Amino acid sequence: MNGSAIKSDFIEPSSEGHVRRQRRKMQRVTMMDVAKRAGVSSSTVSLYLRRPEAVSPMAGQEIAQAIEALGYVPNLVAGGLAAAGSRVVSVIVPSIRNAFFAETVATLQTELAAEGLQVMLGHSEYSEEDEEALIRTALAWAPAAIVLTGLRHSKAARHLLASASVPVVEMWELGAQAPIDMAVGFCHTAVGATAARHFAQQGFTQLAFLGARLLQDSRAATRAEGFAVEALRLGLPEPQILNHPAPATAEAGAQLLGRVQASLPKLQAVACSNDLVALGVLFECQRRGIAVPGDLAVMGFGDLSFSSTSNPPLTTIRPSGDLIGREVARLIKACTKGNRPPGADRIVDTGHLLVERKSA
Amino acid sequence: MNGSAIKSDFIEPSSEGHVRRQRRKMQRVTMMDVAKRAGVSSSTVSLYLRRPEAVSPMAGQEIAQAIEALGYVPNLVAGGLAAAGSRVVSVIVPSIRNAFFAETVATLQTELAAEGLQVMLGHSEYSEEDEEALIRTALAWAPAAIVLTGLRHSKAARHLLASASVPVVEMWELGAQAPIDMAVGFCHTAVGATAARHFAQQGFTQLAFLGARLLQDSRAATRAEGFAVEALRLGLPEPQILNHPAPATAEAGAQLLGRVQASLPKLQAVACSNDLVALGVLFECQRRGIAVPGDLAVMGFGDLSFSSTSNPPLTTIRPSGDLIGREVARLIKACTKGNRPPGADRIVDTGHLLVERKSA
DNA sequence: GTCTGAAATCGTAGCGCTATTATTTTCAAA
DNA sequence: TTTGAAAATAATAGCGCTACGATTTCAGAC
Repeated sequence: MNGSAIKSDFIEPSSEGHVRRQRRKMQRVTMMDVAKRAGVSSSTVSLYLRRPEAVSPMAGQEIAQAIEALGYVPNLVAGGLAAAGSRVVSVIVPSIRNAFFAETVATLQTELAAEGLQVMLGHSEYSEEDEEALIRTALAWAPAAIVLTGLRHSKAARHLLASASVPVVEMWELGAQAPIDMAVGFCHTAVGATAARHFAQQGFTQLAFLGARLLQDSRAATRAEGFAVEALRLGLPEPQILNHPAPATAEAGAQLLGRVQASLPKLQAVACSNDLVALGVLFECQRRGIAVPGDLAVMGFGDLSFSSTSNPPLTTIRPSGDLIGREVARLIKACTKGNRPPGADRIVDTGHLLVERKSA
Repeated sequence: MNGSAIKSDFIEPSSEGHVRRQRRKMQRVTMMDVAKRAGVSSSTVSLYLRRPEAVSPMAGQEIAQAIEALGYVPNLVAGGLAAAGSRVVSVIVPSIRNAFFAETVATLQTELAAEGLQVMLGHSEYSEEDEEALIRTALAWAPAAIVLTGLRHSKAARHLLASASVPVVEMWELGAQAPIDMAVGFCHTAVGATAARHFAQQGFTQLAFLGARLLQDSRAATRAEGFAVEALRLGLPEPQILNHPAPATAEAGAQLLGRVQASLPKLQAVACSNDLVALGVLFECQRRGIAVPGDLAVMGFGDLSFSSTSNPPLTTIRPSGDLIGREVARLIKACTKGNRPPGADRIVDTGHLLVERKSA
């Protein structure tokens, strides 16, 4: 069309025939726009955003006004690239449907948000393979830290994490295995043992452990094992461990009680892998006219919100999911501020607490 | 200092005295490293990663091998900047501790992960102000979409969202108000009405609604209102609405039953804002020797996992949190693929379902 | 007046990748 | 062979920001 007409005032120096590239740019307001309007350079705007006290009050005010007027929202993607690291914390849990992890994630998110850190969430559905894929994606965001659940991960995942120099926190489990980097949690074997001892102290000898998804949920399996081992150590007959293949729900608990009643008529006490399972047991006992704790003592794990109100109120073990969240946040905040905790402080044992109520 | 001494073999064209800047670069493996090792240009690697079928099988194999050997993880931050948009979906819920939202977020996350989209999570704790701050941060990530809970947001938030050209999905609520962009959910007024009609059909006249945090949780408040309005419309006496200031738990339900029993001795039926509250009511009824549904009919909301197993099994209304998650994901996927649904399809009503069991 | 140092501000070079255009290679048809 | 189009690959210019060093400003000391 206008092949011959060339805009006269446009001289292209050292031209090699390059055409001005037309790139679909974001139509968003940039830092440069703010700078222009405030009558300063973009460096000053950037500085103001990161350390307002380093900019003169007058310039600061101009900039603040420009930001407000233009509705400027900084582009953290660009910032992350320039600063070689984003303000994202990747959190990978087995399932957010699980009230334990929901509690931890909620606390963690609140704590981290105060420091300007974002939580990116992933759930592995108890699959090591899925977890590895999630870790890979997480790493692609150059996160400030990665939070994983438990100490068991695929070999490739460990390798990936080790070679990336990112703070890693493993939570909700402490044990024989050394963490990749840092860990916040408690020993599940000890939890099982606490339950066993509590039953033993009350003179019960016929025990069972009712679990759900024990094959997938290695932490629940560890509690079951700790329970059985401690019972044996105390000279009791070996407790039977029952497993329900579906997720830990009240429904699973009710069914498990049915099964255990059929196979062990002399049963005196059951430890459950989860308060929801224990709740199901309580319901089923009511239906069958089994008195709790008279005929059967029932113990849960988790101290969920309903456990203090049930009939009878549930004796359970509290893992303090919120405390774990808080401690994980503390470690991450220390790392992002440059003072990585020394050796021993990189492992935090949040312990567990036996909450004695009426069911056992 | 070194004004006169110039390194002889270094000729700086059009020098203005610039010194070579030393910048702490990320020590991570870049696409360039992969390209070098595979003997191709970085463009080809980029192309291979996005459209493998566009590069020759031989080159593809070389690249794949190099990626494997070097343990290359693409930098999505850089990619997001270059492509002017990240593969992040920001999801903001009032509380992840709430089983409803946990269910939705979990489903959403699974669905979106299949498309290579990441979920970034935020929770507003039922505060419009916090939500606004979260939206601001979310926008800073140039997200592929933003998911909010409910239709009520601060004015500034609406403005922010409207001026950013990002797909926005509001979920868990449908009503008179038009959504900002898209919406997936159901009408809470209708839920309340369904509960009222169910009670009316059974001949109950003395009704009450037991809610928690009604001042913060506008959706629960809407259900309560819908319940009361429908009861009046059916010619029943106005139901009393009781509110508990703490979060919706079984404990709150138990306390509310105490209060309502004291003030309304002739009470026949209660609708609860949440299954957990209803569970607490059930527990308290057992303790007080109130037969359910004989002396008092109890209805919940949510159809949580324990509701089918309780004593008696809980009659409740199922909102289908997973369906909401699935539909939200569908809308977002359509948007990222460039085919934004037309007008009417941008609002999806997932409805609600009365689940009749034994408690009412 | 000049000098000095601290405070404030600015200019520039990337961060690692993608989009776009440019170039080379391939290969069937002429 | 030559040729032309299609396929494959390469070169280049940013994306919007931050880090770093350079430059300017402005008191107070001499």
